[in-house]
Amino acid sequence: MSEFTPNPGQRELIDSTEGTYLVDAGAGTGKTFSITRRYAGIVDTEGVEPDDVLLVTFTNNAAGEMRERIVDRSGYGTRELKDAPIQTFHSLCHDLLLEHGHDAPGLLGIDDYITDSTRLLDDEFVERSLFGEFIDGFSDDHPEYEDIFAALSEPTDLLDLLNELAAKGVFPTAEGWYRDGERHLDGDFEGFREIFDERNEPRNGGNKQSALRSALYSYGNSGTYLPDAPSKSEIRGEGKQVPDVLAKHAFHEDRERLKSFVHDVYLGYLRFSLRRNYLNFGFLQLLAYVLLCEDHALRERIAFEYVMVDEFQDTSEIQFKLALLCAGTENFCVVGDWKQSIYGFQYADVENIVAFEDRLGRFAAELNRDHDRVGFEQPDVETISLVENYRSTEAILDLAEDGLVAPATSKEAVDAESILEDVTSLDAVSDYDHSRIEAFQSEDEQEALLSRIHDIVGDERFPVEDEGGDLRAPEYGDIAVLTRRRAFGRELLAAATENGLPMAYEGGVEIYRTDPAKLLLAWLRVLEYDADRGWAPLLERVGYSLPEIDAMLSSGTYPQNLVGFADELRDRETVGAIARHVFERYGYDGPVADAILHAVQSVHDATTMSRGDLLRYIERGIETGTTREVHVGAGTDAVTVQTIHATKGLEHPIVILADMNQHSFPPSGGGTSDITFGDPVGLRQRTVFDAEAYDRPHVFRNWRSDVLKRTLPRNYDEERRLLYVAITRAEHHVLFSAGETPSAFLESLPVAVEQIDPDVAGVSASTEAKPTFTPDVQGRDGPAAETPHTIMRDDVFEGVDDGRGVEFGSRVHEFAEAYALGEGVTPEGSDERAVAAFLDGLDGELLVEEDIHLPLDVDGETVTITGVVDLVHVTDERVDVIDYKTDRGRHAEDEYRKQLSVYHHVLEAVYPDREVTTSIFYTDGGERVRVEPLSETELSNVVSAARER
DNA sequence: TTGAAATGGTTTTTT
DNA sequence: ACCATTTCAA
Repeated sequence: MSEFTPNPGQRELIDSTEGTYLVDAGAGTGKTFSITRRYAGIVDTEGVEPDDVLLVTFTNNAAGEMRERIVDRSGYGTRELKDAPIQTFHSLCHDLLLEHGHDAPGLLGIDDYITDSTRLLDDEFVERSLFGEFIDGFSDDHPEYEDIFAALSEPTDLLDLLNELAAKGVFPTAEGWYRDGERHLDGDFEGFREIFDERNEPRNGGNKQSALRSALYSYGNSGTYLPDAPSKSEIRGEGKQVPDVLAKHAFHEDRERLKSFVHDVYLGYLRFSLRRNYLNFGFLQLLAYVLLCEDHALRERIAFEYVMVDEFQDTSEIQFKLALLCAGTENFCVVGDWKQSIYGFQYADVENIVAFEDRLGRFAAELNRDHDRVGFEQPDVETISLVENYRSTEAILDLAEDGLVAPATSKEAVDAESILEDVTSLDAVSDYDHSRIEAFQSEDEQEALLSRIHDIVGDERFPVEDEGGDLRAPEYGDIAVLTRRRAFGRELLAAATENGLPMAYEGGVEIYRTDPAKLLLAWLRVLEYDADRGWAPLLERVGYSLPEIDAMLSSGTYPQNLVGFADELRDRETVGAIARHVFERYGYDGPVADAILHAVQSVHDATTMSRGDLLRYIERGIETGTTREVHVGAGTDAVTVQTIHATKGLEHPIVILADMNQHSFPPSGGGTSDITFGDPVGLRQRTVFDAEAYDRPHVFRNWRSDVLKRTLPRNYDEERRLLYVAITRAEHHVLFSAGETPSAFLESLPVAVEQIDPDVAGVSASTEAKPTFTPDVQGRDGPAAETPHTIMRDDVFEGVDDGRGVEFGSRVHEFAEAYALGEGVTPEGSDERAVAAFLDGLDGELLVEEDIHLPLDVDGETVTITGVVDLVHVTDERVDVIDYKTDRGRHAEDEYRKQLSVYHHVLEAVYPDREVTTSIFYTDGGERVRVEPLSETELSNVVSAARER
């Protein structure tokens, strides 16, 4: 191992202490080892103290680890290094402000101070509600901005905008903008022009219209512009290109009012947070930056002789500049790997490392413009590359490079050559040549994945290394499943648990959608409103039958022990105490309950929320799926499931990159906020409010923003880097897994995709003896009403229109389920009201979403077909399947008929004495088509045919 | 090759 | 609501 003898690259980094260095330290090249050695070497030099050396890391954990390893290597002990500046940017800023920055707000013209009691607000959700409080007050105090607020769908999104501005070094002052901040807001027309021209080049040698013209085909499709907006034909012009003047017309726009709005919100929020005695992470850096810029004496006092920044690819623009302000000499060394820059959404700017030399000179010159602030101007930059990889085999390293140039869509043209030009290829130190690189695909990806893991464990063909360096067959603990999205990992964990496969997940959990949260919500409702919605689930939990519950709800008399418990709760002063008491009663003491307690208490402490506000906060948490970090303890020998982001820096003998599906890696689409900021177009408003247009007030889209957005091509570079990071985690083997539609990434990698047992039409390997239908969650009784046919009745259709047809979209579908389950959702909009009214009108029982199994004789063999029922309505006489479908057209019909038939035969078997109605409608070319179930024989034939394929 | 409509999704996480 | 990509038809 490299742990003891540095290789030549590492040696160079360790020894090159004087001067400016850019260190290209790829995955697994022993970076931490080298940095700690270098640091040790510097502080062991005569005349240099730890206080002279700034070592910046990305996380506190990393700082701790560095410190420990330095203690091992240098002449300094733990105690002597305790206060050494080995820390993150945030903690550096925090220390600076608390020690020297009490007057820092004044430097921006803000009449407030940082005090010893100013706390760092590190909880995103708490901050969001505080920001909401600020925005409410701000909009009341600024009626002149009413029109801008009217055009914002979610005013608290402005917080994201402010954070982005802060990360890019754009700050407000009492008078205007700090230093050259305003230039950023105005954007850079020349830069834009270049992108525009490139996007507007005709393709295929002039035969085909430009990408820009094609993209503008949908101009105006999803909204209305003010009457003075150019028409689509004016925008697109004739021929292969969009008119040249469009660049100018779209870019130039009077944005003074928007800028002053953002300025006032920004400054107002800074004042608000100082008044409330807190700073967020962004403001911490902002004020420290201003302090270092303006307080020349302080800056010169703290100036470090040596500055080292680790994980430089993860730094933001403001952090680069902060590092410069801390540098007293040109001994400035940054270490990182641009190929592993995957934190763009956290404002990491990969250009910091890719264009290091250029930015270094530019930023230093800008800072030195009116005063000597940075200890150098344009130093020679030496590049040191660490090329020996101690983790992976050559085959894996090669594969990772393929990932770096993989097209993200089937059409994307990747300039592989120019990307690879910047790649320093790594050399595998390992002599092993046994790597298995495989891919598999199945309609039931989770099932295939679990069975593949099951097979790999103990399989000698997947050798891994034990501690003594010998090869052995893999165990569960050698395998890591990496995913792009948390949700997939969580679902996989659930499936693994069900199948008894040991797996551990660490990451975000939607805490408000868990049982403890729902129970707490029910009790809060009882306390706050004495509502049926609160009592019903509590009574059900105790075990009362639906008719009994009904009787209690209508009479308003409840069991004495519950009423008594409600009184006990009422005596508790804080919501935290209430929650604790509820969880104690029900024996919830796991990590999820802890996370809820912590979340509830912190929001309550930090804001002026009442108990009722908090109740609504939890309701909103359910709706939006708010997640919190929850540690789900791992067994000793378990498969690890993580997101790729969470796994950065780690390594695993076997990596399975799962959920390699078109829709999740890379994800498509994504929301945009109403006010945006970005290079090179600056600050833009996407929607505008006009009180005069037509005859009533209305929100319009800003046509210029639409054109600008379509001009800027979507960039998938960071997604490719994510792929790179995932692959380079692997030591010995890499597998990919996909569901029905594999990602273009997977298609382009040099791996054959194996089809795993086509589990077509939900045919599972298991065989069940009887038709089963096992709803485990029951809905509630509603008032008696006419017995409905199905929810697809005409009168319900009337009110239901999601804009894409007359049937329910997925959102209405979700709402219906949540509503039927009594999850406390309130119907909003005509669709949801129609569904709610419909469900309210049902008598009998409502059963919600569960698996359904139908054993069927196919080719002389009994196979079980599974389906998922959405809502089933059961009365004494009849059973209706209530189903929602949004798909239309030819393809839909077969699929529907198949599913429908499963419901039909199962329900007939389960309810032999009742009439079963299962019919689904879909719309084809405006015609409503009714689908009837197949007979068992027909169904059997369909399944047989599907299996053959 | 283009226009038009259909389709199916809706991240990631540290300070 | 929004959006990128795919699919279909001309």
